[in-house]
Amino acid sequence: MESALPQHQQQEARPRPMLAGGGAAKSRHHAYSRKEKSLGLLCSNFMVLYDRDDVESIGLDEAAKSLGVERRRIYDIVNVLESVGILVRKAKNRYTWIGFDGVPMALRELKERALREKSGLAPLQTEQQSASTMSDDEDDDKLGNPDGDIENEKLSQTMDNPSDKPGAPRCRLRSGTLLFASFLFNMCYMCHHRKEKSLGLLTQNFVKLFLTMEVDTISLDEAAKLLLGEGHEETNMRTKVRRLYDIANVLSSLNLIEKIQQGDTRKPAFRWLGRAAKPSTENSVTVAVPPPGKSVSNKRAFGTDITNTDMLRSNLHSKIQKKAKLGERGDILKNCKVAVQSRLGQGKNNGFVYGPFHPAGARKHELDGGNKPGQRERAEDWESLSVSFRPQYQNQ
DNA sequence: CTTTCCCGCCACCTA
DNA sequence: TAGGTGGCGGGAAAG
Repeated sequence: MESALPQHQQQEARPRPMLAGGGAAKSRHHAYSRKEKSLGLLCSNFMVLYDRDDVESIGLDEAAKSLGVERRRIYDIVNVLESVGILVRKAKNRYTWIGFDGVPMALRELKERALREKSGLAPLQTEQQSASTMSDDEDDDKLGNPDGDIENEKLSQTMDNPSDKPGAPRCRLRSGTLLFASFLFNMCYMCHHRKEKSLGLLTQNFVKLFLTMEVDTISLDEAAKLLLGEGHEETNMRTKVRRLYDIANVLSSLNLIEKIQQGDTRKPAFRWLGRAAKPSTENSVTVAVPPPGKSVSNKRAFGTDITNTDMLRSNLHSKIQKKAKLGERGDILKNCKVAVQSRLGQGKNNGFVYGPFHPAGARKHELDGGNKPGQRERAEDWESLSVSFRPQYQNQ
């Protein structure tokens, strides 16, 4: 009955007032504001706190405490950061800091994997398009697993597709006991890997969309559809979209994507900001292909002038290698990918209007002192982010 | 009203 | 089993 506290209990045991809106805290009696608690802002603060050369390992508890948030939120941030190569899980409660230097490589890998999945791979289930059943199963590649190939395969067929009653949680595998059992079996068996089931995986798949589509703009709505499959319950979609919002917010704060308004219609969408992932040699961080003519100005590239931390770079490789094993696949992605193209193709035609979006709330920005709309508004790289921000939590 | 998305319960996983 | 993780969706702020 007591059921926990109501939604927003302003402050309760907050040790520190966290930094509220980088400089926009002019109001004295600030009522509760979601912006100050956004994942985007939190992510920015996180980066400011840890993006320095002497950081090597991060403890979730310290992070939570320093940032003045509950652990739960740190998991959210960390999961997407890991998906983009900024962090690597080292142990329980512990992450190894890689930094932005790890991003290019991570993206390259994601792209390669995405392309591979897209082209190769058998088309799993026949054409039963309707519900494509979730995906969480993942047979996990893990290449090289000798005995691993049990007969699992896609437990896709599970629930048929229904058109009967809405409300049943479809997508959940649970019809054939045998199937279910074998699924669990090899799930536990050959999956020593991370349990990332969603946020992390979703992030990767979301990013893959950008890396493989020719267009670099997509709305969360479309993304959800693509990543989920065609027909879905309203509920699933809604949940997926919620997650995508979370992801998009942190990705935005990293400047990997940007929110924009789709052309004539005011439909919000996200645009990929870093054309990357070209297979170059090791050292150079990828980068940046000039935008095709259609895109507008502001675009940046990483790698161009990222801080070159050599020291880090050295270890970086070994660290990254360790984590290089991630293995998952988003088969759905390849199926749907095609769909999106057509959809997107017709959806938007010419220029979009990008508007300022500060997902991170008060990201920071004033730094460049007066960015005019229509011109290069965004700074160029993440670096600016750290420079401009001034963490207030000096909890060292 | 719709869109965005924070909060935190509690199932699940691991040590 | 305890504690770390993190799906998931209610429901409120923001638009």
